Amino acid sequence: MLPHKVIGSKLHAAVRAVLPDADLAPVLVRPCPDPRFGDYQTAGLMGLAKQRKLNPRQVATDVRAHLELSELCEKIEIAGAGFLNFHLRPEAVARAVTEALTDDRLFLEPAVPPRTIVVDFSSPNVAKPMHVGHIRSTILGDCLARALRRLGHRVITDNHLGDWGTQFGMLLVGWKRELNRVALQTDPIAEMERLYQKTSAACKTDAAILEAARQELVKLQAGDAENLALWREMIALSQGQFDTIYGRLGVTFDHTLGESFYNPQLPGLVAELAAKGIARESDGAQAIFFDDIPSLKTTPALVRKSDGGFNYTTTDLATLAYRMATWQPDEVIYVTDGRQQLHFQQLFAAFRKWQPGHLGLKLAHVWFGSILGEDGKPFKTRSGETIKLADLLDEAEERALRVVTEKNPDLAEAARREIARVVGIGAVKYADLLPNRQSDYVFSWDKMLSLSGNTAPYLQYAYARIRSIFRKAAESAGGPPRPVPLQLRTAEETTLAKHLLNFGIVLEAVAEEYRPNYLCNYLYELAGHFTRFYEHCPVLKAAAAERASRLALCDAAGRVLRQGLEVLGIEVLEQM
RNA sequence: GCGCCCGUAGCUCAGUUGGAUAGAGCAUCUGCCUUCUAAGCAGAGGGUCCCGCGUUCGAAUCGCGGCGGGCGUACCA
Repeated sequence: MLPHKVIGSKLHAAVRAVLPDADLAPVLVRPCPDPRFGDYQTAGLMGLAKQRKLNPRQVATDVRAHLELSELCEKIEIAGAGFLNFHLRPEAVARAVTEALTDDRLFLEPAVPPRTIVVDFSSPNVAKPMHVGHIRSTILGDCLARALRRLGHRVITDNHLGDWGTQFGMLLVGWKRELNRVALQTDPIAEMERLYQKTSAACKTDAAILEAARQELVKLQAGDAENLALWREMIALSQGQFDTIYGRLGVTFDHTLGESFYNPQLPGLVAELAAKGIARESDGAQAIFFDDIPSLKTTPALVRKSDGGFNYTTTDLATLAYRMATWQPDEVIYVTDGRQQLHFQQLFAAFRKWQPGHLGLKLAHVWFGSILGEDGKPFKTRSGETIKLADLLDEAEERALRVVTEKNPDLAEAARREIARVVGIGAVKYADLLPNRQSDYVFSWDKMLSLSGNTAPYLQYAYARIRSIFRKAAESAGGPPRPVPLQLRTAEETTLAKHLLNFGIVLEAVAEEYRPNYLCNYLYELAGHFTRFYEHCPVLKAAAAERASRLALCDAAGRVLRQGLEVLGIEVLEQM
């Protein structure tokens, strides 16, 4: 068991002995904010003392008297207003690292019990290019799914494509009147986008075109064979684009059930809501009112428009019901931008009214801020167009290739291109995951690709240096490294080893709060601790026992770096 | 009008149940490559955490009131 887990369980037992009726939930063991205080601390005893009007330092003293941790800790201090600070024995740290290397758990303990979690993210629109607006949902959602999986949960990812809606009326008009077959073969998305934009513009000035679009839409919705076939072709062409982009990003989905999948259920769903008195007629539409929820009182949700069409609340309700019936999840996570907060409040409230039985179900809207240009306005190209994701990834790789070529001109071109791919894509992802997700962030090519500071390449570089040591170790007379008990002789080794112990704590926090930036910062610190160790502690030139110990430490650091980056969806390289 | 979010170093941003002397990157300045990859390391300077009041042993964090900005607010998603 990991040291902080042992400390936690013994601490709880000690608190129970001192204050039998105390709530143990706030008595948490956390890494100390400053190593001078110790390795782990709890601030929770002060809260307990406060509730009971006891002297907090006295409570800490009493609790400490019930703690038997001499194997793990060299001392347990009472500090400040009533902190309990735990100082690990170096042997205990060394033992924990060695143990972590002998199995695959690697400083993690699997979640008990594992939960079933649906993650809904990315959700691009058919017949349109994926653009920067999709990047955060895609990268963040993929990362959260990876983190939850790594912790042992059963994760189901579902890409809720925008494959239905009024835009298809215009697309069908454009397709039938002006389709350029050659252009469609060369770049289907660009051609469909052109058709849409041209027809959309024409609709604004020409009532006949607008009417034509309306009629094509009605035909499609009525199941007209020709329009359905064209619509399916548009989806297939779009899916090709999605596959290409997801392939480049290393993002996968278990299911791709777009909005259209739920169409057949919508009329019955609205009828049921109306029959149960959950929805009622209002200005010709069917609306759900939330009179019992103060924050939603003035904002009803429409489930059917006055023209008979359905809204995304309707589709999302059907989608959620399907997910509950199909997978019985404990939790459903939606990763979208913050502007949809009201929608998800309404959706969750409406679903609880409609299907009140799912008591343990957790519904989470994991929202994120906007990507801004350097002028502080929504991120666009100079000419004011949205930036296509494919172009963005191309440019990232091109810029990375220039840097690789400059740093490492002797490598073969194929090798440089592969490094540039991993570095470029990694840089884009890391730039998106590093800021607090709720902040708007300013997109900067230079910063993202500067390849210095707190960036993906810094982490990848640290990993490549570790791998380089192992290549050299295999060549040298010492032979291949074997796991050995660690000897932590220097401050750099001890700091690095202690940092490794906290990988699981950080991953749990990422999953708990849906914040990958915690992991980014942890890995950045890890890379820093490793690099300082690397600068100060020779590995291959050390004497036999120390060499073996340091190799084992490198191995542990490398594995945590690789697995941590894997959770972020970022690849590593053997050589940079 | 109402609701949500934001305001922290010159710039861009972190800041885990309220917790100890508020951190990082960039930029600026000073050192370090005959030694496992210098895409690196060591060090320096830089703060009215928007303002005020309050709660608390303790507030960047919680409450109230301002100021400034972003977004949302019934038939788009």
